[in-house]
Amino acid sequence: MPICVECRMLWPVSLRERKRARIRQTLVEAAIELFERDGYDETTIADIAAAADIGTRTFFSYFASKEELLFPESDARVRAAVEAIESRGPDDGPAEVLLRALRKVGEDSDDMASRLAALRLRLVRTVPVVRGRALQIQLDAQREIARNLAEAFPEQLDEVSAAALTGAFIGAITSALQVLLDDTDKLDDPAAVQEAVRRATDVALTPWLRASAWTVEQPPHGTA
Amino acid sequence: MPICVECRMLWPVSLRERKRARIRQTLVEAAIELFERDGYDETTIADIAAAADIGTRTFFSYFASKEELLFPESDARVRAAVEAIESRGPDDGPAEVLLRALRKVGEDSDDMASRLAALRLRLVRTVPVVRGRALQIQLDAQREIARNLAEAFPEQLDEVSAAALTGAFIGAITSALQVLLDDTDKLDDPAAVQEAVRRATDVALTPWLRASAWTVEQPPHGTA
DNA sequence: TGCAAATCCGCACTGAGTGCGGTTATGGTG
DNA sequence: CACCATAACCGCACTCAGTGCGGATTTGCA
Repeated sequence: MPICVECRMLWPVSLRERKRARIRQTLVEAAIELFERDGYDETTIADIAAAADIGTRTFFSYFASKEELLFPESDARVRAAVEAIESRGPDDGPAEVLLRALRKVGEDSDDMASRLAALRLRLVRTVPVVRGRALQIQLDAQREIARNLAEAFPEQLDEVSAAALTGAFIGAITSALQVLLDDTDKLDDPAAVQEAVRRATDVALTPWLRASAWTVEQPPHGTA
Repeated sequence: MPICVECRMLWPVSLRERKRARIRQTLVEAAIELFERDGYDETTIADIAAAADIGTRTFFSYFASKEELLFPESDARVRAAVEAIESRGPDDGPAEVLLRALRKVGEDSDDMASRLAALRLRLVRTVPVVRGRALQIQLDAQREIARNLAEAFPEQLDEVSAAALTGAFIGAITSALQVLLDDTDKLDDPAAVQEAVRRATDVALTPWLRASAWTVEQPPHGTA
């Protein structure tokens, strides 16, 4: 085993692990700094490694590529979503649980995380390779969430319909969000982004909420 | 202008354009051959260029990267989808039009196209960079389709809800399809793939079809 | 026929990423 | 504390992707 791939210890105990986690963090922060100052393409891995005081070769034992630096906490977010699914209330349906899980994904843990999130939002729109990686990660997360959703509702959802439901939710939200964040360049205004996320979620969910309300009441109007 | 980026002439008229289209085609075929024989990662761009009798440098004036070879007709498919939207019947709603447009996207034009489609299906699952590119292309297509859908239904859909609707459809279908094609390795059986696409579409569409049936009749049951 | 533009492509370069192997640091054990 | 197995570090050399430059060649058109 050549160095733990993601260093996933919650509390790194040994000196080795603490040191490792610290260097990892330093790398991310150095990268953010350099990306913001010089631009993504203009920053080389050698630059980042030098800024974090490690050898260029060693960089690759922390992150497989430059993009990876932008998604250091991605699987922690997936884990949070999965936990949200597992801790569902007794009366919740699949749609409610899924929605709450997705809200978890968007939460930033600290200042550095939201600074990173803002930077990432810009880079996803401008750097193809970053966008590709983001989509990839989203798809993986989607799968994991769908799998757990199917487990949480064994009578109502099989694997396939859980995947379809999850794909529809996330697809609708991200797709709407993309349009909303395309209109103006409010990427630097966290409140505006937050508002766009809310609106995207609302728009995306309207048909589903109606569908889940079916057994309860007839909706008042019929336009889409 | 350094060579037309995608060589988008429908009928290349001049000798220059015909030659160009022919070389482009040759490159794709050579690449398919080599990918199937030696594997994707094992095939270098230099190999492909040599097999097509052009210089390595020249390759990059036909395709920006190795992945691009696997998606040579991607925007022709988008165009077909857009045309399907534009030629909608007078009684069709957004969901019906969108569905028919998406069916267009899956159609292969000739034998080489479906051979490529099969290869691509396998590579998308095994080579990260190919998957990333596929996702990227899908997202772009999604945008274009959503834009045209909004134009086709100006009273019923704004930009945002058109994007949400499109994202939900495509997200649900691809997500379900991914699970269906994951179970067994039926990737080499075109009929099985076709069947999986059909099932994925069915599963993904069930809630929407119910929703669009709203104004007409009450559905018989209420489970998801 | 001749000219302007498009194309081809060799060369040199940068940067990503990998394998190898020697060196150093760490954690656990006696 | 000494010792050792192992994990981590990282320099070196390498392959390959991708780009800019510039000269040679081909094509379209008048």
